[in-house]
Amino acid sequence: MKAISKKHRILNAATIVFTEKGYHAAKVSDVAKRAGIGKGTVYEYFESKKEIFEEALIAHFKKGYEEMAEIFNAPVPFKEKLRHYLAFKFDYIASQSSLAENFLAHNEFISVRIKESFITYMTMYHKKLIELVDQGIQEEVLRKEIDRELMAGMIMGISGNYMGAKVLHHQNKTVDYDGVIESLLKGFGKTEED
Amino acid sequence: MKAISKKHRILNAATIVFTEKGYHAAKVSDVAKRAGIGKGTVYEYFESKKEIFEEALIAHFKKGYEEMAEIFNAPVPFKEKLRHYLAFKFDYIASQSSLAENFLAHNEFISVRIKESFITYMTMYHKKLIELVDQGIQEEVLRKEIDRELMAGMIMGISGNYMGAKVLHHQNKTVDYDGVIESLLKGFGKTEED
Amino acid sequence: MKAISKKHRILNAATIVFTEKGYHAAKVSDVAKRAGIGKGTVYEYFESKKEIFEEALIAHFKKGYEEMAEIFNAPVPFKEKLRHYLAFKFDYIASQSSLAENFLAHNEFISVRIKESFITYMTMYHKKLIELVDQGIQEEVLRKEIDRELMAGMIMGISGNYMGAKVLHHQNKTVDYDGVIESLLKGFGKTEED
Amino acid sequence: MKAISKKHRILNAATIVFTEKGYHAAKVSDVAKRAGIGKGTVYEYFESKKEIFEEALIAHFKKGYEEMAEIFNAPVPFKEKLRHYLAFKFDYIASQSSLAENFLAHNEFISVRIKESFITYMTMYHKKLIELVDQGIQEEVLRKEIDRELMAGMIMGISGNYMGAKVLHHQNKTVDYDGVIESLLKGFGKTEED
DNA sequence: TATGAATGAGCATTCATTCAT
DNA sequence: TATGAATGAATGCTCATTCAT
Repeated sequence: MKAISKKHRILNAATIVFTEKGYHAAKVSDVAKRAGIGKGTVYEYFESKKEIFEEALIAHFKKGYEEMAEIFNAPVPFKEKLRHYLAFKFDYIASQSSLAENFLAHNEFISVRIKESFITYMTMYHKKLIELVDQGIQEEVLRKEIDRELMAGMIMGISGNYMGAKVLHHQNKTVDYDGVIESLLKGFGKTEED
Repeated sequence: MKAISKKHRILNAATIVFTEKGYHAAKVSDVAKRAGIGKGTVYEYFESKKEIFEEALIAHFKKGYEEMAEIFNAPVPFKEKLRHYLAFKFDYIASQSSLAENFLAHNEFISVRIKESFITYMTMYHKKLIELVDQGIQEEVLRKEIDRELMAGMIMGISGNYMGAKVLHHQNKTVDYDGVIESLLKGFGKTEED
Repeated sequence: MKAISKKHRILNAATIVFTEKGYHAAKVSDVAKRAGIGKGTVYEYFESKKEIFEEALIAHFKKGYEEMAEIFNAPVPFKEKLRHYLAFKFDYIASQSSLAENFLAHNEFISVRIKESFITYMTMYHKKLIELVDQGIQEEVLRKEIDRELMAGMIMGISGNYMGAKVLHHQNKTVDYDGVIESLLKGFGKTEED
Repeated sequence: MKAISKKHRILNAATIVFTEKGYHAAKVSDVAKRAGIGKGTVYEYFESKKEIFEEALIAHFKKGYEEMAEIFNAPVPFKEKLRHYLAFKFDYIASQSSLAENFLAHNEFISVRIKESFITYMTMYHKKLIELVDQGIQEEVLRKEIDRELMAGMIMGISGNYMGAKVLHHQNKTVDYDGVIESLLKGFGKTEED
């Protein structure tokens, strides 16, 4: 338990430091200092700086997924669940997306193992979204003939709109989650009765 | 004009090299070699590596914006224009988003001037999307009472879904642009007549 | 006796490890592992890595000298004794000279105490060779007017020809000890009767 | 010519520093300082510290061989040539053998290319010694039925007696070259006429 | 006495930047 | 204006040594 706790401390420190500075600008000694240990100690628990980064990434994916899964697994009606999810995702992106951005920016350098882990979590995440859509169909909020994959993709896209989020966030706008949900359900198009 | 052309050559080379390797892994000498000039010459046109990166970023934003603007400015009906845009954006993300990812990953390190430039382009881009929505309303394809900002945000989100794009791209899936457009117009929700 | 035995175990382990890897490449933890004890325990018996090396060297000198002395002290005629010695020395060099080479290579770094020890053993060794020559004279195999020092030096040189030994060893040549002895006795020169 | 001269300067500096301190204790910055250049400049001419060491070794072998070859190639009678050689070799060992000792001590770490170079020079050197013996036979100073290889090996051994040399050198003894030669020719053994 | 987790001094190497030509 | 040889600051990693248990 001692070792586990120290490894965790390093990983937590690494997540902070990498998020603040990015991979290259972050020094191993920064991570050590933040973890409150000596530089050499870091190397008792990790082989290399790269390994620290990769394990921090995996932990980050895992944590993000688990938090999301908690929302998805709650016994809550479709619309409310969708609103919870959008709110969570938006906050998540606005506040702590840097580590994942680092992952994307250092694409070529990341090991296959980590990429596979990333794909796995993304796939699980995508499956949860499909389940959400299915719940909507079951609850008869969504039409049953819709393209479930497409809707899942659109939800993912909207909720992951971090370019927009960053721009809007700067302007301290709040997001109208109910508006988003209504638009998703009703669409923006003019119908015959309009 | 000689100097301008050489500066451009350096910037083009830099865009390629930074996109391929990321900021830190890219060496100034790589950029010089790619531009077909001597390493020292680069410093006749730029103060530092960082400045090259930042100017390459601005040029990249500008080019991306201009290509997009061309689509938006074309005398084409709303739906077709939206389809053109989605196709363009999806390709763009799938193929050449690395430089922008680098920008995001090195957030803390980027100068204010560049951030402002980024915001400016994002704002112009957002305005173009609002114009697109307005066109849709004018053409009576969209309902006039919709939240224009919200729809613009949703289009931006869907089209910028690069997490999804990357995952899907690996699986070589094609995107059903018409399905996306129809869903945006009609929504996924069950109506009374259904 | 417990402590003595443990110190010996460390020294034996050190001799093996230093011989295999050389001083710098050998880690104290390697020595400890080889001795079957904990890393910290090594420091209960030795002040520093350097001290381990030096004591291992002295033990090595001592052991080498004692093995040689055994040959010299045996009640055996001159020629046979010389042959035994040459065979022993050649094997010794071919197989386990690395530690001594390390000693020579790290000349500046070795403490005076060890150098003096080395000189002492070399002097005792030289004395044994002089005694061997004297035995040869006594047995009337060697002429009594010869330069005893010179002959001792030549025997030492021939038997210590490890450059040659290494090169030849690679080619798996065997050494003609009797030929060497005969040549030492008779010389290579043409005499009037030839 | 500029580059060659600088590479040479580095190699000369390296030879001195490695000889004085041994491979591991010698810092690249020591070599640079000795060569009167910046640390980074060393890496313009060499890939790594190891490469510097290896090239310095090869140059050392080459120089040693060439100096020896000059003696062997001189138009001088056998005995005189042998005396020149012994004097040269003894001095060489007494004064500047450390680099070669380093080579032997770091045996496992040295690249195959260098080992092959070493073997090549040793073989050439051995051949020169055989030629010397042949010259002695031709001049009828040596008997023609002697084992040429054996005599070459003995000369190499005697002249390379650096253990003895070091010990003696400390005691500032001079070597009786003529005595060595006479002993080699006449032997130490008692003949019937004695 | 025995241990091994923790430590940080120390060094090889890289690469942005300078400047003499 | 163009160059690339020269530079040294910066950092990942190793391992001898310490010390709390």
